[in-house]
Amino acid sequence: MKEELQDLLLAAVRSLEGSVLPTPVDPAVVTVERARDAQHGDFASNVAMRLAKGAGTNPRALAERIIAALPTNALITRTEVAGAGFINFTLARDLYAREIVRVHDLGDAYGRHVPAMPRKVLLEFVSANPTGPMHVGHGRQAAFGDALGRLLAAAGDAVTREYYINDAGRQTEILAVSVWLRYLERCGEQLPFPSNGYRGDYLRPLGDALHARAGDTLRHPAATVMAALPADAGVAGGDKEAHIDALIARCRTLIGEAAWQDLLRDSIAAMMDGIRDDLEGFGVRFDHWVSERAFAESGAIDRALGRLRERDLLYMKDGAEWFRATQFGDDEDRVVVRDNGVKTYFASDIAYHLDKRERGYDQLIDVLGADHHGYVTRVRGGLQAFGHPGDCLEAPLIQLVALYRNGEKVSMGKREANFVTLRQLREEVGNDACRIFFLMRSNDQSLDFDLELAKSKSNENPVFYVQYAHARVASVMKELAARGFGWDAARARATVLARGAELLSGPHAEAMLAALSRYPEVVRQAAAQRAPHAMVHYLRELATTLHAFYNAERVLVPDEALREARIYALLAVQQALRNGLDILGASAPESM
RNA sequence: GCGCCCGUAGCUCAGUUGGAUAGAGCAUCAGGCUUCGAACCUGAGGGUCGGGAGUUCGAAUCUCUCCGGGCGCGCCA
Repeated sequence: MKEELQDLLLAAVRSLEGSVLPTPVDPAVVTVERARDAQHGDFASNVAMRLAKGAGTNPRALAERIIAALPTNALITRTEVAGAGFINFTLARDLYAREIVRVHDLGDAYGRHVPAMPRKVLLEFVSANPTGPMHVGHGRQAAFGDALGRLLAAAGDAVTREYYINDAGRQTEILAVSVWLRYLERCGEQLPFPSNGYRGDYLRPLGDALHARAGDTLRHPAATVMAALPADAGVAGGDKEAHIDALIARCRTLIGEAAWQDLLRDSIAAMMDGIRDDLEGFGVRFDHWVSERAFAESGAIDRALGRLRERDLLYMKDGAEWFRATQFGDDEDRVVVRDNGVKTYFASDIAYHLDKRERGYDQLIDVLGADHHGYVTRVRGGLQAFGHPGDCLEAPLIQLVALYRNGEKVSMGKREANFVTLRQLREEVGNDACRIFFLMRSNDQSLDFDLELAKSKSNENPVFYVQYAHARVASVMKELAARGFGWDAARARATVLARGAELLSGPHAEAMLAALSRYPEVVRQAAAQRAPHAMVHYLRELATTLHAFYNAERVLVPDEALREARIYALLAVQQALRNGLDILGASAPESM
């Protein structure tokens, strides 16, 4: 609807080029917007104000010229110059009736855009380290990434979802040694748990499982394990990093390299199984699971570093090898190979993002926690070093989540024993409420998640409000059958095409249909802005118009044509609600 | 100190590439069920858009500056 009008306006402006308008006009300035106030018609354009100065005329006069130049059409019933030079458009009422028919004809595809050449987008999100269960912060990233993926796909992008498994760093060794310590406890050894280890109870079952599998073969006396280790934090002169590194080394020598590798692999696999279960239970799916370890073993990181060396973008200093990140806008150069010969995480990320581009993706999107914001510039710099445009990588940052129960903040901490996992949250409030609460705020707004509100049934809870609207329509259909009325969708379609504007008149019907017709625009806009929360807000508005209509007008009236038209309209709104809820990853129940 | 995010109604937040009288929910107040789901609806009150300056036909939106809050600044991942 909006695009058709925009095309007409562009044709009008084009026809004035060379006469009234001096230079070729950038099509991007020829836009229409939904009128905020019904008095201003359906759409408004500020194009005359934007072009007046260049044309050496005043906006209102130019607006008149543009209106006069509009091609003849069946869309616009009225135009008006208003205010400083706005052009207001009132559209034919039967356009809205036709839009309902479009909704029915397209069904689940309503609102989907299908470009000739879809952009290939690689969407990476969550990528939580396999060192523990997913917590609520990962949950927000999962909800956002998944909804963004669905949104971009609806807007016409070819989206691939990828999870990067950080299975190659020091944190995996800390995980493995933590499991081993739980195993030793299971064997009956008594020893202090390192402050830098993963202390959560979730590792106890792994220790138990290891004991069931290996018996006492990996057991060593606590005194042997702890002999001559550097002091842990909390002790005078203690250093938690030195302590845990020594503990890892001790474990490796005591149990042997083969057993150590098994322990590493099994621990990571167990954590990843848990994460996969969480994501699946949350309704979040990935196309690719990329192992950092496998990626490194393929030699890709070394190849990328080699290519940087050829371009003279690496140099040696203080025994380490540095990337000239400052050439690409970073504050300082960054180390890629440490003086001990170990490559940094940054080195693997350069190579990994380069690999993404070389796999043929046009746009790379990394959904990151807000604490990673300092990282984006340097990874982008890495891409630019290989000649890729800096803006091919974007990184929506997800701000923190704080849980509240009865007005009190619930404390969280990853390595503490009592943190709130995504699973616990989902089990308490349900997937739908969980997802929509994560999505209802802009991603760069920190989120206060009110557990009581998420479970409540009130207007303040958008989940119930929107789902109720959907269920209400289903309920009308049940009542329709119960009262012995027939229903023939094809006949309703014909009725609406012939008499829709007349039958669906009145402020509530018109408001509802106007809101409905915005759905395709919302999909496009929300996708362009990477803003799933815009869909949440829109669905609430659409539901409001449905509830208002329902309260104002009786649906199951004796007049057959009127009854059919109203039902047909409600079903169309229901379809849009369903499509929108699907983009958010929430269900659209028939009854509640 | 530097960087990023945030500051809008009593509370929680929307606000489109800069547009017309800044919106929604909650809370408060006043109404609406013998009839399709009242988990709903109708109406009212409530604002120095953190302060100041600038850009222009026009600023919550862009620029600068100050104030307040959060996060990040490693040869960790």
